[in-house]
Amino acid sequence: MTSALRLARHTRTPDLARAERLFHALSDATRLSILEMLRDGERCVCELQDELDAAQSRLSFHLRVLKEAGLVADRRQGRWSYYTIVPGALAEVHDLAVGMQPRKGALPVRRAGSCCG
Amino acid sequence: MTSALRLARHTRTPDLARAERLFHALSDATRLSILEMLRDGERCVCELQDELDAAQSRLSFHLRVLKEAGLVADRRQGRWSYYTIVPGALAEVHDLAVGMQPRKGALPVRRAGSCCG
DNA sequence: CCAACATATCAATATTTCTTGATTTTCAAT
DNA sequence: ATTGAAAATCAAGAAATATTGATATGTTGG
Repeated sequence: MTSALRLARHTRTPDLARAERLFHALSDATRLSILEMLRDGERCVCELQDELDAAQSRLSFHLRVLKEAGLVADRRQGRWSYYTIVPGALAEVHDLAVGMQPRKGALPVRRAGSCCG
Repeated sequence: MTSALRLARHTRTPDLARAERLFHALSDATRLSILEMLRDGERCVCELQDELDAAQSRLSFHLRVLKEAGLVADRRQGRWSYYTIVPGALAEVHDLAVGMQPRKGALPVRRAGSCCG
């Protein structure tokens, strides 16, 4: 299981972009609330609307952000769209957090001497 | 070890705000690059400046975002400011990701019947 | 076919975040 | 004291995101 940031060594920009997108999708209260609701299983937009008391187009907007980040998936059934969490995307977030920890052997504090020329 | 989102049950807004702030701080390429550099140990602003080829005030701005999110700490020594990763904050991110996974017992797919009245 | 509904999309505006260049502050060396 | 370096802060503009209301698309039931 290769850490997301190890892989980034070769293909730098793509992974940075992926991390940016995931974290951005998670950086909003409405979207976090949506995810929290989805933890109990799939929900249609109208249910989210009711419970979160948010305008329909607003939810649609946020659901799209989540979907484009791969954090949720949707399933259309009749007139309803059901959204669910994509657990793998959260696992990615998890791995990113782990992969950002200081490397083993990193000195916590700089020994003497200046840094700049 | 109580999950960040369990705690959110009582003190809802605070934790949501915390998660928002952490994720927002991580949702930018410059800031992710800074963190990547800091994985090897502490760095002063001028080193980051050189390596990331970013204007000084730009770095200062992003470092402040990271610092206010608690992701980095700084230490002033003479004219230099040294920044380091705060591992605990990354652990929080990690815990948040885990705490967002679907609950055990959540139905992946809705059984028959409509959702809305 | 028609009416009502669920959701997506769009256009306009508001809000937030980022960038840049200038100024300020602090410190060290002379 | 004076000078110069490192970094923070500030103000203004640019860019990205979010919100709102209106309209479009596809669906069901009559």
